[in-house]
Amino acid sequence: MASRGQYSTSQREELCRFLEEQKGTHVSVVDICAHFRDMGKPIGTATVYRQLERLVDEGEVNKYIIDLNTPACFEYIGEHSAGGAHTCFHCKCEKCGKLIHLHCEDLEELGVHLKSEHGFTLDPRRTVFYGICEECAKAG
Amino acid sequence: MASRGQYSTSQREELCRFLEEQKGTHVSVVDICAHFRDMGKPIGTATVYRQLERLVDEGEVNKYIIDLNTPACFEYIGEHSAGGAHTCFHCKCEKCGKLIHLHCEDLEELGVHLKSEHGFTLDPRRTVFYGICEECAKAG
DNA sequence: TTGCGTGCAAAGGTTTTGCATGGCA
DNA sequence: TGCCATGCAAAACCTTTGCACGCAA
Repeated sequence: MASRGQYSTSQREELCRFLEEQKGTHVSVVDICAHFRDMGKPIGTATVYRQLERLVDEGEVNKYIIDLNTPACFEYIGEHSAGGAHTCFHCKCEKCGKLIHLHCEDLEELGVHLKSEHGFTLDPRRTVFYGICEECAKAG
Repeated sequence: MASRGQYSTSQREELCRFLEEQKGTHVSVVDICAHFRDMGKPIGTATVYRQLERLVDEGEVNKYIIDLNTPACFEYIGEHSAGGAHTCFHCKCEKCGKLIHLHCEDLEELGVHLKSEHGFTLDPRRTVFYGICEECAKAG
Protein backbone atom coordinates (compact mmCIF):
# COMPACT_ATOMS: atom_id res chain seq x y z
CA MET A 1 0.00 0.00 0.00
CA ALA A 2 1.58 3.21 -1.07
CA SER A 3 1.63 5.58 1.81
CA ARG A 4 -0.96 8.28 1.42
CA GLY A 5 0.74 11.41 0.33
CA GLN A 6 4.05 10.40 1.83
CA TYR A 7 7.39 10.31 0.18
CA SER A 8 9.75 7.46 -0.31
CA THR A 9 13.28 8.44 0.48
CA SER A 10 16.54 6.60 0.24
CA GLN A 11 16.74 6.41 4.01
CA ARG A 12 13.37 4.77 4.19
CA GLU A 13 14.25 2.31 1.46
CA GLU A 14 17.49 1.31 3.08
CA LEU A 15 15.89 1.03 6.49
CA CYS A 16 13.21 -1.27 5.11
CA ARG A 17 15.74 -3.39 3.30
CA PHE A 18 17.83 -3.76 6.44
CA LEU A 19 14.82 -4.71 8.51
CA GLU A 20 13.78 -7.33 5.99
CA GLU A 21 17.23 -8.82 6.09
CA GLN A 22 16.91 -9.13 9.85
CA LYS A 23 13.60 -10.91 9.62
CA GLY A 24 13.35 -13.38 12.46
CA THR A 25 15.38 -11.33 14.90
CA HIS A 26 14.94 -7.91 16.24
CA VAL A 27 16.97 -4.81 16.33
CA SER A 28 16.97 -1.71 18.44
CA VAL A 29 17.27 1.81 17.19
CA VAL A 30 20.84 1.83 18.40
CA ASP A 31 21.58 -1.30 16.38
CA ILE A 32 20.11 0.28 13.29
CA CYS A 33 22.03 3.50 13.62
CA ALA A 34 25.26 1.62 14.28
CA HIS A 35 24.73 -0.50 11.20
CA PHE A 36 24.34 2.44 8.86
CA ARG A 37 27.14 4.31 10.50
CA ASP A 38 29.43 1.34 9.93
CA MET A 39 28.27 1.19 6.34
CA GLY A 40 29.47 4.73 5.92
CA LYS A 41 25.98 6.00 5.31
CA PRO A 42 24.66 7.15 8.67
CA ILE A 43 21.01 7.89 9.25
CA GLY A 44 19.90 10.30 11.93
CA THR A 45 18.40 8.83 15.05
CA ALA A 46 15.31 10.97 14.79
CA THR A 47 14.75 9.78 11.26
CA VAL A 48 14.99 6.17 12.32
CA TYR A 49 12.45 6.72 15.07
CA ARG A 50 10.10 8.55 12.73
CA GLN A 51 10.27 5.97 9.99
CA LEU A 52 9.84 3.13 12.45
CA GLU A 53 6.77 4.81 13.82
CA ARG A 54 5.32 4.95 10.33
CA LEU A 55 6.18 1.35 9.64
CA VAL A 56 4.56 0.25 12.86
CA ASP A 57 1.43 2.19 11.98
CA GLU A 58 1.43 0.58 8.58
CA GLY A 59 1.70 -2.84 10.18
CA GLU A 60 4.93 -3.85 8.53
CA VAL A 61 6.97 -3.74 11.68
CA ASN A 62 6.29 -4.83 15.22
CA LYS A 63 7.51 -2.92 18.19
CA TYR A 64 8.28 -4.80 21.37
CA ILE A 65 8.53 -3.28 24.78
CA ILE A 66 10.55 -5.48 27.07
CA ASP A 67 10.83 -3.21 30.03
CA LEU A 68 11.86 0.28 30.80
CA ASN A 69 15.61 0.67 30.61
CA THR A 70 15.70 -1.66 27.68
CA PRO A 71 15.46 -0.02 24.32
CA ALA A 72 12.44 -1.07 22.30
CA CYS A 73 12.93 -3.89 19.80
CA PHE A 74 11.67 -3.75 16.25
CA GLU A 75 10.99 -6.64 13.94
CA TYR A 76 9.94 -6.79 10.34
CA ILE A 77 6.83 -8.88 9.89
CA GLY A 78 6.05 -8.18 6.25
CA GLU A 79 3.43 -6.36 4.32
CA HIS A 80 0.50 -5.33 6.47
CA SER A 81 -0.04 -9.05 6.71
CA ALA A 82 -3.58 -8.98 7.94
CA GLY A 83 -3.91 -12.73 8.15
CA GLY A 84 -0.80 -14.44 9.33
CA ALA A 85 1.02 -11.70 11.11
CA HIS A 86 3.57 -13.70 12.98
CA THR A 87 4.52 -12.15 16.20
CA CYS A 88 6.94 -13.72 18.56
CA PHE A 89 7.10 -14.10 22.30
CA HIS A 90 9.83 -13.06 24.66
CA CYS A 91 11.44 -14.56 27.69
CA LYS A 92 13.53 -12.39 29.95
CA CYS A 93 15.97 -13.96 32.35
CA GLU A 94 15.77 -12.40 35.78
CA LYS A 95 19.35 -13.33 36.54
CA CYS A 96 21.48 -12.53 33.56
CA GLY A 97 19.02 -10.23 31.87
CA LYS A 98 19.21 -12.12 28.61
CA LEU A 99 16.30 -11.72 26.25
CA ILE A 100 15.13 -14.83 24.44
CA HIS A 101 12.96 -14.65 21.35
CA LEU A 102 10.58 -17.48 20.75
CA HIS A 103 8.91 -18.20 17.48
CA CYS A 104 6.86 -21.12 18.71
CA GLU A 105 3.65 -22.38 17.21
CA ASP A 106 2.54 -24.00 20.43
CA LEU A 107 2.52 -20.70 22.19
CA GLU A 108 -0.20 -19.46 19.88
CA GLU A 109 -2.44 -21.69 21.93
CA LEU A 110 -1.97 -19.38 24.83
CA GLY A 111 -3.70 -16.56 23.03
CA VAL A 112 -6.49 -18.85 21.93
CA HIS A 113 -7.00 -20.13 25.44
CA LEU A 114 -7.06 -16.70 27.03
CA LYS A 115 -9.54 -15.56 24.44
CA SER A 116 -11.95 -18.46 24.59
CA GLU A 117 -11.77 -19.24 28.29
CA HIS A 118 -11.19 -15.81 29.77
CA GLY A 119 -12.31 -13.37 27.11
CA PHE A 120 -8.92 -11.73 27.14
CA THR A 121 -7.26 -10.65 23.91
CA LEU A 122 -3.56 -11.23 24.36
CA ASP A 123 -1.08 -8.74 22.98
CA PRO A 124 2.12 -10.68 22.36
CA ARG A 125 4.03 -7.53 21.63
CA ARG A 126 3.74 -6.34 25.17
CA THR A 127 3.83 -9.67 26.95
CA VAL A 128 7.10 -10.90 28.36
CA PHE A 129 7.66 -14.13 30.23
CA TYR A 130 9.94 -13.63 33.21
CA GLY A 131 11.95 -16.43 34.69
CA ILE A 132 15.32 -18.13 34.63
CA CYS A 133 17.10 -19.14 31.46
CA GLU A 134 18.65 -22.54 30.94
CA GLU A 135 22.23 -21.47 31.57
CA CYS A 136 21.45 -19.63 34.77
CA ALA A 137 19.34 -22.52 36.01
CA LYS A 138 22.25 -24.89 35.53
CA ALA A 139 24.66 -22.49 37.15
CA GLY A 140 22.46 -22.64 40.20
CA MET B 1 10.04 -14.51 56.37
CA ALA B 2 11.84 -11.44 57.51
CA SER B 3 13.84 -9.91 54.74
CA ARG B 4 17.35 -11.20 55.01
CA GLY B 5 19.42 -8.61 56.69
CA GLN B 6 17.25 -5.76 55.59
CA TYR B 7 15.80 -3.10 57.77
CA SER B 8 12.27 -1.96 58.14
CA THR B 9 12.01 1.77 58.09
CA SER B 10 9.11 4.11 58.57
CA GLN B 11 9.24 5.02 54.90
CA ARG B 12 8.93 1.39 53.92
CA GLU B 13 6.07 0.81 56.33
CA GLU B 14 4.14 3.81 55.10
CA LEU B 15 4.77 2.95 51.49
CA CYS B 16 3.47 -0.57 52.03
CA ARG B 17 0.40 0.69 53.85
CA PHE B 18 -0.38 3.12 51.08
CA LEU B 19 0.00 0.47 48.41
CA GLU B 20 -2.29 -1.89 50.28
CA GLU B 21 -4.91 0.81 50.53
CA GLN B 22 -4.71 1.20 46.77
CA LYS B 23 -5.21 -2.49 46.17
CA GLY B 24 -7.14 -2.94 42.96
CA THR B 25 -5.71 0.12 41.26
CA HIS B 26 -2.26 1.02 40.16
CA VAL B 27 -0.13 3.98 41.06
CA SER B 28 2.95 5.54 39.59
CA VAL B 29 6.00 6.72 41.44
CA VAL B 30 4.89 10.27 40.86
CA ASP B 31 1.51 9.49 42.45
CA ILE B 32 3.22 8.01 45.45
CA CYS B 33 5.56 10.89 45.97
CA ALA B 34 2.75 13.41 45.56
CA HIS B 35 0.67 11.56 48.14
CA PHE B 36 3.34 11.66 50.80
CA ARG B 37 4.23 15.22 49.99
CA ASP B 38 0.60 16.21 50.46
CA MET B 39 0.55 14.34 53.73
CA GLY B 40 3.36 16.53 54.91
CA LYS B 41 5.75 13.62 55.11
CA PRO B 42 7.60 13.51 51.81
CA ILE B 43 9.65 10.51 50.73
CA GLY B 44 12.53 10.86 48.30
CA THR B 45 11.98 9.64 44.79
CA ALA B 46 15.05 7.44 44.90
CA THR B 47 13.81 5.80 48.08
CA VAL B 48 10.46 5.04 46.50
CA TYR B 49 12.13 3.45 43.51
CA ARG B 50 14.44 1.41 45.70
CA GLN B 51 11.71 0.14 48.00
CA LEU B 52 9.46 -0.69 45.08
CA GLU B 53 12.23 -2.68 43.53
CA ARG B 54 12.54 -4.70 46.72
CA LEU B 55 8.81 -5.23 46.95
CA VAL B 56 8.69 -6.43 43.36
CA ASP B 57 11.52 -8.86 44.05
CA GLU B 58 9.70 -10.11 47.10
CA GLY B 59 6.59 -10.66 45.02
CA GLU B 60 4.33 -8.35 46.98
CA VAL B 61 4.05 -5.79 44.26
CA ASN B 62 3.67 -6.04 40.51
CA LYS B 63 5.22 -3.60 38.11
CA TYR B 64 3.46 -2.78 34.86
CA ILE B 65 4.68 -1.12 31.75
CA ILE B 66 1.92 0.26 29.63
CA ASP B 67 4.23 1.82 27.14
CA LEU B 68 7.45 3.71 27.08
CA ASN B 69 7.01 7.38 27.87
CA THR B 70 4.44 6.49 30.43
CA PRO B 71 5.66 6.04 33.96
CA ALA B 72 5.54 2.47 35.21
CA CYS B 73 2.56 1.43 37.33
CA PHE B 74 2.80 -0.47 40.59
CA GLU B 75 0.16 -2.50 42.30
CA TYR B 76 0.01 -4.38 45.56
CA ILE B 77 -0.82 -8.02 45.01
CA GLY B 78 -0.36 -9.45 48.49
CA GLU B 79 2.03 -11.39 50.64
CA HIS B 80 4.75 -13.39 49.01
CA SER B 81 3.04 -16.56 47.91
CA ALA B 82 6.09 -18.42 49.12
CA GLY B 83 4.76 -21.96 49.51
CA GLY B 84 3.67 -21.76 45.94
CA ALA B 85 0.21 -23.14 46.68
CA HIS B 86 -1.44 -22.26 43.42
CA THR B 87 0.27 -19.71 41.35
CA CYS B 88 -1.83 -16.93 40.01
CA PHE B 89 -1.41 -15.37 36.63
CA HIS B 90 -2.22 -11.79 35.85
CA CYS B 91 -3.72 -10.10 32.84
CA LYS B 92 -3.44 -6.37 32.48
CA CYS B 93 -5.77 -4.48 30.18
CA GLU B 94 -3.91 -1.93 28.14
CA LYS B 95 -6.99 0.19 27.72
CA CYS B 96 -8.74 0.45 31.07
CA GLY B 97 -5.82 -0.68 33.19
CA LYS B 98 -7.83 -3.36 34.89
CA LEU B 99 -5.92 -6.21 36.47
CA ILE B 100 -7.37 -9.68 36.11
CA HIS B 101 -6.27 -12.53 38.33
CA LEU B 102 -6.40 -15.96 36.77
CA HIS B 103 -6.36 -19.17 38.72
CA CYS B 104 -6.39 -21.51 35.79
CA GLU B 105 -5.10 -25.04 35.72
CA ASP B 106 -4.60 -24.99 31.99
CA LEU B 107 -2.12 -22.19 32.28
CA GLU B 108 0.20 -24.41 34.26
CA GLU B 109 0.88 -26.00 30.92
CA LEU B 110 2.60 -22.86 29.84
CA GLY B 111 5.28 -23.31 32.45
CA VAL B 112 5.68 -26.95 31.54
CA HIS B 113 5.99 -26.15 27.87
CA LEU B 114 8.53 -23.40 28.36
CA LYS B 115 10.58 -25.69 30.57
CA SER B 116 10.57 -28.79 28.41
CA GLU B 117 10.71 -27.19 25.00
CA HIS B 118 12.74 -24.08 25.68
CA GLY B 119 14.58 -24.81 28.92
CA PHE B 120 13.11 -21.71 30.48
CA THR B 121 11.86 -21.71 34.07
CA LEU B 122 8.84 -19.47 34.17
CA ASP B 123 8.26 -17.17 37.13
CA PRO B 124 4.50 -16.66 37.22
CA ARG B 125 4.73 -13.98 39.86
CA ARG B 126 6.52 -11.56 37.61
CA THR B 127 4.90 -12.53 34.37
CA VAL B 128 2.01 -10.43 33.20
CA PHE B 129 -0.11 -10.95 30.13
CA TYR B 130 -0.87 -7.69 28.40
CA GLY B 131 -3.84 -7.24 26.14
CA ILE B 132 -7.44 -6.10 26.00
CA CYS B 133 -10.08 -7.21 28.46
CA GLU B 134 -13.50 -8.46 27.44
CA GLU B 135 -15.36 -5.25 28.22
CA CYS B 136 -12.94 -3.04 26.37
CA ALA B 137 -12.93 -5.40 23.41
CA LYS B 138 -16.69 -5.17 23.18
CA ALA B 139 -16.63 -1.42 23.55
CA GLY B 140 -14.48 -1.41 20.45
C1' DT C 1 7.21 24.74 -6.67
C1' DT C 2 5.10 22.50 -2.72
C1' DG C 3 5.55 20.32 1.31
C1' DC C 4 7.32 16.14 3.32
C1' DG C 5 11.68 14.09 5.07
C1' DT C 6 16.13 14.69 7.16
C1' DG C 7 19.48 15.76 10.59
C1' DC C 8 21.38 18.15 14.22
C1' DA C 9 20.96 19.60 18.68
C1' DA C 10 18.31 20.38 22.59
C1' DA C 11 14.57 19.22 25.40
C1' DG C 12 11.63 16.01 27.90
C1' DG C 13 10.75 12.64 31.29
C1' DT C 14 11.73 8.51 33.84
C1' DT C 15 14.86 5.89 36.32
C1' DT C 16 19.49 5.09 38.31
C1' DT C 17 23.62 6.18 40.93
C1' DG C 18 27.21 8.56 44.19
C1' DC C 19 27.94 10.11 48.46
C1' DA C 20 27.31 11.90 52.99
C1' DT C 21 24.05 11.58 56.63
C1' DG C 22 20.73 9.34 59.62
C1' DG C 23 18.37 5.37 61.68
C1' DC C 24 17.52 0.31 62.67
C1' DA C 25 19.06 -3.69 65.07
C1' DT D 1 28.60 -0.24 66.81
C1' DG D 2 27.91 -1.91 62.10
C1' DC D 3 25.39 -1.83 58.38
C1' DC D 4 21.48 -0.55 55.79
C1' DA D 5 18.33 3.12 54.22
C1' DT D 6 17.55 7.82 53.04
C1' DG D 7 17.77 11.96 50.30
C1' DC D 8 19.61 15.20 47.47
C1' DA D 9 21.55 16.22 43.25
C1' DA D 10 23.56 14.78 39.17
C1' DA D 11 23.95 11.41 35.71
C1' DA D 12 22.29 8.19 32.37
C1' DC D 13 19.04 6.75 29.26
C1' DC D 14 15.72 6.47 25.57
C1' DT D 15 12.74 9.06 22.94
C1' DT D 16 10.60 13.27 21.17
C1' DT D 17 10.58 17.87 19.24
C1' DG D 18 12.04 22.47 16.89
C1' DC D 19 13.96 24.33 13.10
C1' DA D 20 16.44 25.07 8.87
C1' DC D 21 17.78 22.74 4.88
C1' DG D 22 17.33 19.27 1.19
C1' DC D 23 14.91 16.36 -1.77
C1' DA D 24 10.75 13.77 -3.81
C1' DA D 25 6.87 14.46 -6.66
